[in-house]
Amino acid sequence: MRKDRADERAAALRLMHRRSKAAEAKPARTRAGATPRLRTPEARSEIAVTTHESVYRGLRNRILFGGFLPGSAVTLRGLAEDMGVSPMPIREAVRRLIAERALKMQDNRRVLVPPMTQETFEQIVFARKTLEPELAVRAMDRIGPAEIRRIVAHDKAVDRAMAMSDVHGYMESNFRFHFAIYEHAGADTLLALVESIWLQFGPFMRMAYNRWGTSDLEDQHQAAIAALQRRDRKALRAAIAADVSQGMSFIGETVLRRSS
Amino acid sequence: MRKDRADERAAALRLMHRRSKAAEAKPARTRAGATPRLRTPEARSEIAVTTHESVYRGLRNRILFGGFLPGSAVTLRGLAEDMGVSPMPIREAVRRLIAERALKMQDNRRVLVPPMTQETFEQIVFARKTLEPELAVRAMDRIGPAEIRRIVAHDKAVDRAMAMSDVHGYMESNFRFHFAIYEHAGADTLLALVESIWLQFGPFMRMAYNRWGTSDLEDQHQAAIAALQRRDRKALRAAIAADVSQGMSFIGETVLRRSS
DNA sequence: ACCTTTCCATTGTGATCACATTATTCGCGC
DNA sequence: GCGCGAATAATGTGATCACAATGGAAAGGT
Repeated sequence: MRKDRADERAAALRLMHRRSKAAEAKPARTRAGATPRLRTPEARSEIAVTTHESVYRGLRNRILFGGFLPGSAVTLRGLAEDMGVSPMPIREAVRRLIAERALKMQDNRRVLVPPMTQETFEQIVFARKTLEPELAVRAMDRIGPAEIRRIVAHDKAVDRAMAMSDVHGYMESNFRFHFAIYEHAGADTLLALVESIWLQFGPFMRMAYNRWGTSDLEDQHQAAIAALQRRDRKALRAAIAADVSQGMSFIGETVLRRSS
Repeated sequence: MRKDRADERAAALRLMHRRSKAAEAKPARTRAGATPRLRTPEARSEIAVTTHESVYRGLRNRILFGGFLPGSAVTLRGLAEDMGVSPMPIREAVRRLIAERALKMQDNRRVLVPPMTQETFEQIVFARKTLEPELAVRAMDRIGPAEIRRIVAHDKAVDRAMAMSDVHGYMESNFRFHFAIYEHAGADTLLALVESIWLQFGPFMRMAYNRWGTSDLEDQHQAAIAALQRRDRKALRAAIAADVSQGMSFIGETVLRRSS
């Protein structure tokens, strides 16, 4: 009941790291320290990223697209083994995600994916309905045909994933659809708030879709796309608000138990 | 032009730390590792905090109450010396503050207090006017006479600080006044968003008040207190919105140059 | 004087170890 | 079998070292 985690995961990970201190006399070791400039074999060539950064992105996506169950525990050393890096960059990535409220550290100092409560969920809905239509409207003026084409592509990917009941694919494409719009608002400060919000309901969203599948979700994205093309502010605002409302009430009703 | 920082500060810091490896044979050293459970002399007694946590709070307050200039650089080792701790907990605190957008890491990997731009400022105003009245209204039902008394006390402290042109005191009391209201909303998720926002304009706010003093600021807090006592939602919402509007437009007009 | 080049100090990052604390497991008595 | 205590494993935290990259100053050439 404890070993399973270590066992089944140990097999799947890239094992380019050496944990045991056995191999001590190795002469030509990279010899620790500094940034080895990307560890994944498929060298991303140009842009140099810190290990911490790529770990952060990995965890972030996993949270955002439902790779973690709400309430599940997370340990520094465990993640380090899973991702084939030392605990150090994990610490920084986790600290960062805790600050963004994607993870939570309890008084035990144990880290976990925060479980959802009715109150938190309600606040998330409020924040989304307040901020996201605003971001969309601000983005409208800076969205041309090229951007619309990309947005539509994400929406198509959403439909495809829904048809295949691919929950992860749905969540990823849905995220990309929304943020392909928002990112053009030129409003980094507001965007950061919304990203933090999405990180908080990602794992929870996955629970809902796991339970019911994604197929009976109406696609509210069409209205938003049409509004973008018509440059109709009011309609865009309404479309985004409706999408948020519908999606969130579906999730909320599916997973949250009556508790009042 | 470089030494001054180290020099004048080195004098003022608690020097309970030993940097040089000279004193090596010291026998009864605390011997590194783990959490020494609070280092400040004035032992906060009970609750055990990590070093990282107290460092975080220190930096946070310094940012929030205008202890840093926008655009000023910050280094891990420098802060470590200033605060008399090893670079390690600084790293975590800084990483956390970067995630909260209180600090910024540029591509250089240099850390600085982010300078303000017109665009960012406008977004901050929007977020404040959207979120803070909401928080206040949500808090109203849970605020009784005892809480009001504390809120009034903070407001009195604001007046006192203004009378004395004590900028830091004004900023601290003003912060405490607002959050003494908001914290009763029972809306941690929204509260976190607002806290991040305040962290972002703290240093900038200080610039404005440094330049003009605080005395010609009308006190909009009275209306909010009155609304709380009357339990008048609409009035409270309006009062908070007015306070934000007035304060922020004063700051904005004082510091931001016309650039369009 | 001014621009380039070389050198050195400084900075953030990662690895590794030590430690206190907390969780889990094991063994003993009943 | 079942609770309860001791022993053991696991976890986050802090310190320290090593390293690559960057910045800035000194040195050199024109």
